[in-house]
Amino acid sequence: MNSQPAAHDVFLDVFDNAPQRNLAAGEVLINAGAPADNVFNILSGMLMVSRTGGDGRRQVLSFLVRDNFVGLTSTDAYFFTVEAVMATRVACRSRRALTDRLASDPESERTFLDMMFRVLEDAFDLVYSLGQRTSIERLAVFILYMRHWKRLSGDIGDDLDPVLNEVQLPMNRVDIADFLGLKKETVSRSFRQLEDRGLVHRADHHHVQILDLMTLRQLAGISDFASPRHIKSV
Amino acid sequence: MNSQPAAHDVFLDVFDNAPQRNLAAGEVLINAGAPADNVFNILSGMLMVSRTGGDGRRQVLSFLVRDNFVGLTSTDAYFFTVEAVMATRVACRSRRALTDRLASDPESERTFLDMMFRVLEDAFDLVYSLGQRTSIERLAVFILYMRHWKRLSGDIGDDLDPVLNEVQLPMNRVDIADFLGLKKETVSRSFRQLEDRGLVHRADHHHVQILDLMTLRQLAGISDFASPRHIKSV
DNA sequence: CGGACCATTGAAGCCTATCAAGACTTGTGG
DNA sequence: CCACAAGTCTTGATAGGCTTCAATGGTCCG
Repeated sequence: MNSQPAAHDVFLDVFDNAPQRNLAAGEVLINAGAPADNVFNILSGMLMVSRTGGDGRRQVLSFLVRDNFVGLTSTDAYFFTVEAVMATRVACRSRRALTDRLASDPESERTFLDMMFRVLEDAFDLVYSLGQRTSIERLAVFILYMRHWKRLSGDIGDDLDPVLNEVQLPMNRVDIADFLGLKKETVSRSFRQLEDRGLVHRADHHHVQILDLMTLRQLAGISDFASPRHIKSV
Repeated sequence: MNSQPAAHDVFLDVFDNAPQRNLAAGEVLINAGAPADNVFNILSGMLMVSRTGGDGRRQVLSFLVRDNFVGLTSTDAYFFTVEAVMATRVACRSRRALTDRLASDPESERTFLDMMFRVLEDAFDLVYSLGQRTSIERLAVFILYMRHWKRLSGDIGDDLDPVLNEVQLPMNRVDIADFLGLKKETVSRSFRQLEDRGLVHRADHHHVQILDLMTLRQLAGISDFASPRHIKSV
């Protein structure tokens, strides 16, 4: 099974020859509330999309990697914050440039719509996790989620390729916790449980090795993520 | 402030003269896993979209009312179940009929895309609730959510119109619990807390009266829902 | 009027959060 | 290269919130 033809070509080429920007780890790309004038495409690195309540509680909505897309909203202001998890390079275009492109090219608009559906399905996956799964199950899903991305970004066809068992987690524990609706201490303890059960091994804070994929998937309650997804947006 | 021009006209007219179907309370419209051949538009009543895990845990993804839209996915099979919460009437069209319509009419496609963004933002609202809010806060948000819909469906301009304080909850406690990521007993107890604090009054199982809107909103952490939303889809 | 279903309430237990301390990693400067 | 300092992660003890289990009460419908 090989990866689907890159939807890349169909509308992401608005970003060809676009101005680029380099972000350092922790640097903010989009502030919630700012006018939604620009859209971005990730060339390398990782971005984190989050929403923070008036009292400071923060929910991470998604982590985005290469070829993913950020910035569109239905309103004129961003309702989320986007910051770099690690050193990241993005391409920048005005919102108008993208909407004009979509308006003038029906095929690209359809592709874009397809992408939106996959993003929505991802959001519902997260809803299911937060509403129904326990802390250790959420972490298992998260690790498999990261593994899945590695597979896509590396264009690795074989689902069981051993290199996929070396998973990188560039974000810190608080970021993971805020994504999974937990506290950092609970994330640590859940990692420990996964280790004690022999499912994973923590090489260091940012590298996890999957030791028992089958059981991990069983715990997560998923065989694998639905379909290859190269592109994502918020 | 009056309601925005009904997006209705722009693409929902695919459902004009479409065959209709009446659903009794509890009747299933879409089974998860079935081929995604049809799309539906709600004419009256209320539908509930949910996803159930292999072990039986169920997460309600959304409740849908009049003029909302159900059935599109990025894959060829529905990944959710849709059933009627109360007696409901829907209009039915083939998936093709809708996609053809969108393909042939750029304006309708753009409107559709806008709707998708609002749906996605709603999904992120739910993510925030499930990840960060306590049980009583989630219930407060939910009640305000239902109030908001009443306002939209009744085309009530004044945000403080007293009739809006009589909120109907057609679904049962388990449905609410599965939507909010709680158990039915916790929903009951949270209702009680809201009553004890003098924020709401339970007339019966399906009717709630808001007594202190300002404090309820403060508890929910929202002034109001972002923008008028007539249409929604899954 | 009786039965079934749904909702509420109570008591006890479990999971996650909170508070607090210690270990490790990373980066800096001597 | 080592020592130190800052930040992050982990671990432990305790507390709190939600769930589970169980029983009562209420409502709708036959």
